[in-house]
Amino acid sequence: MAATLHDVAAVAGVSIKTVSNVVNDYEHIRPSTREKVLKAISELDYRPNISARSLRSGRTGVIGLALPELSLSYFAELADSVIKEAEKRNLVVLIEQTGGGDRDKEIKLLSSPRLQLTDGLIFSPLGMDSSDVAHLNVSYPLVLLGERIFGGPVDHVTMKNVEAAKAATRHLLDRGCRRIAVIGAHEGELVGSAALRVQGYREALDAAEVPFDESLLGYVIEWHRLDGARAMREMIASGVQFDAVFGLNDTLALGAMRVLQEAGFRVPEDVSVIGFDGLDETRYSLPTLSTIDPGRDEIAATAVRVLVERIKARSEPMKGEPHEPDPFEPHQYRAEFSLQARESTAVA
Amino acid sequence: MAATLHDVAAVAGVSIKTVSNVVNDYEHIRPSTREKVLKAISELDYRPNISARSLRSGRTGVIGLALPELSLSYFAELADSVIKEAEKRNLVVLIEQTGGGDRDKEIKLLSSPRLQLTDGLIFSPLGMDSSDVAHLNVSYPLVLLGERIFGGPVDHVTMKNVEAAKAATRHLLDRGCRRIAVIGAHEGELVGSAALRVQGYREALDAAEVPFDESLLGYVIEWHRLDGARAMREMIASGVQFDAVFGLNDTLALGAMRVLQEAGFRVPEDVSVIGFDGLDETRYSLPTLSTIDPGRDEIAATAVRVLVERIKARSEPMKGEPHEPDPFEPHQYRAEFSLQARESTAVA
DNA sequence: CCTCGATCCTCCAACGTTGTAATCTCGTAC
DNA sequence: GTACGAGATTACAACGTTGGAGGATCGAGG
Repeated sequence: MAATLHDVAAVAGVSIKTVSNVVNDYEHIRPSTREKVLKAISELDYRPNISARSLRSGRTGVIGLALPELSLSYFAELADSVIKEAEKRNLVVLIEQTGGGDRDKEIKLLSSPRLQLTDGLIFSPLGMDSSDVAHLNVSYPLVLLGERIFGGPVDHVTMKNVEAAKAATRHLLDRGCRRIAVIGAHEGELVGSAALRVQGYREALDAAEVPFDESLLGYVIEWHRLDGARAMREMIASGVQFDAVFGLNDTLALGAMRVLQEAGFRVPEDVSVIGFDGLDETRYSLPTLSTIDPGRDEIAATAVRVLVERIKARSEPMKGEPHEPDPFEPHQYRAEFSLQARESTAVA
Repeated sequence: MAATLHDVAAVAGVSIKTVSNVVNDYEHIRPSTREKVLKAISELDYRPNISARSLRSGRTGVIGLALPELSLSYFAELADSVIKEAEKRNLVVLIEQTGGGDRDKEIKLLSSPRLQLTDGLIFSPLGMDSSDVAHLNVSYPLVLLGERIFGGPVDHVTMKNVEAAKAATRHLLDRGCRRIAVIGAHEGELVGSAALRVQGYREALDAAEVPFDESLLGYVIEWHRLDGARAMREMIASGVQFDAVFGLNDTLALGAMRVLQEAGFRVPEDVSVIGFDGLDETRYSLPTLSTIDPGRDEIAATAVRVLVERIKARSEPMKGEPHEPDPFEPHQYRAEFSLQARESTAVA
């Protein structure tokens, strides 16, 4: 059905390899020949067969992106960024969902044959932790996102969680808040975004010499709006006094803000609220939600760039000293964050 | 590096084809042989090379999903559903973003070599219209989503736009509203979700013998929150009287609701608001937003099912009368919708 | 003991592409 | 007029898999 190199070669009156050379922009081709071939190509509407190319050359032009769930806005916006970035490099993105923190599913994915036709993987785990670091020793290029695993044997693109959470907390302190509730802590967690952001929160308190109060931590299991709402409700019911809420992500903050307003608190007059993630929708809530933009576009751009470098490095003949098995050590990249002050933390 | 059929065959002491047969569940294999082979497979950690398989057999196990943008919540949730559905059938999903209604990009995508390693495509256009129907004559299985093109030469999964919009409007009428503003109409549009939903709106008005007032239509270009906010602001500024707002999608409705509250209208006491799409976040806005769930999961499930049937049909030997070139005519499927009544349309 | 059919397995040839190495074709220099 | 070499093209062999056709094996029946 579809035209092949053979057909094009026959029409153009050259060898099949010459056509291949034209398609691949080989430099030593007589202009007249190139023209003939290009004409035949468009005439037959020839398109290279990617399976065959991939079989022969080992490259597919597809990168994998594994993330928990697209229905979580943060990951949807991240995927959007990654796809746009990949498109600039003429790569196509295959998305795998690992579910909301399903450790086994994440580990299984890393060795799934489903990744076969992928040149490399950008992986954002939510369930694995540093004890699973060995699973990251895979045979394909891998770039890690997120805060679950540090010091692994792979490149890692992450955000400045501690610093950013500290900045968010300081923002509230600057506005005179002294009893800052945290919504979204994970009970007993030592790694991961929640732990890091709580750490930044505590550092900011310490720096301002504001005492830390355990009862201001609202625990949740997942980071959905519902969880934020529930934690906020519990905290209100517990009778703890607070004058600000730091949602460890925007979704939690929006859920919490909803409950606050329902309970009669005015935002920001009675309680200031800040989130984290820089979601688009924080611009349109009532009131608009102050938040931390963790540098999502930069994260996506860096992840794709690094992955592409790794993919290139593995197929190119090793330049320079060949005794180094891998020319680059795994590297950690940290995107810049920025604080978006909006109505939810405005001073009256 | 990676083990091939050859390696496995050598270890198991059988021919390469026998290994292939085991992998593909061929029935006539002696249990002892199968066991030997399986042992060798797990010993060598063999995984089939999908490129080679695809080159030989023509199937890749990948389906494409082309949609405008993942940062639009509706499409993110749709993608989530499609991926989950595909996973049940052991298929992997490759996502292409065509941008918010970029007609040329959509047309270009349909013949992009990027789809080469895809067995078929689920396509949700936003810029093309019925005049582009010819472009849908592609050589691969294609399932169309959305409301832009009807009567095309391909299977089409859609929602009951008119009926659902009519139900939403009737819901408002039932609550005593008589001046129902519409946010999100597209100027001069004849096809597409906006037109259909406006049609449903008018039908409901007619049925209730409520006069239609052109000045109650709020026009927008895109369906982002910002557009909903802007259109609402314009309508308020214009001085038109209204007692309800029908956002043609949830995002518009949320943007509009934000502006209403800012302007001092109470929802639902002064103005009732309803949206369309059944987004997760409508459950958590303040007030919670009434909406239409257009049956997204059903749409995703149907689209994947139909696509898989088409893919199967094209490779299987034609059963029965072979004079029919295509055993099925293109079919249109319409998912059931449901109305979710929430606080934004509650009666005082 | 031979035949026959069912079951099990193997051989061979593709699928469409690209890397390597070899060949051909010039224009240029002597 | 011949030799040279760079530029331009080609032949051939893979890449790992599966379809098809044919070969081996085995038990049962004659």
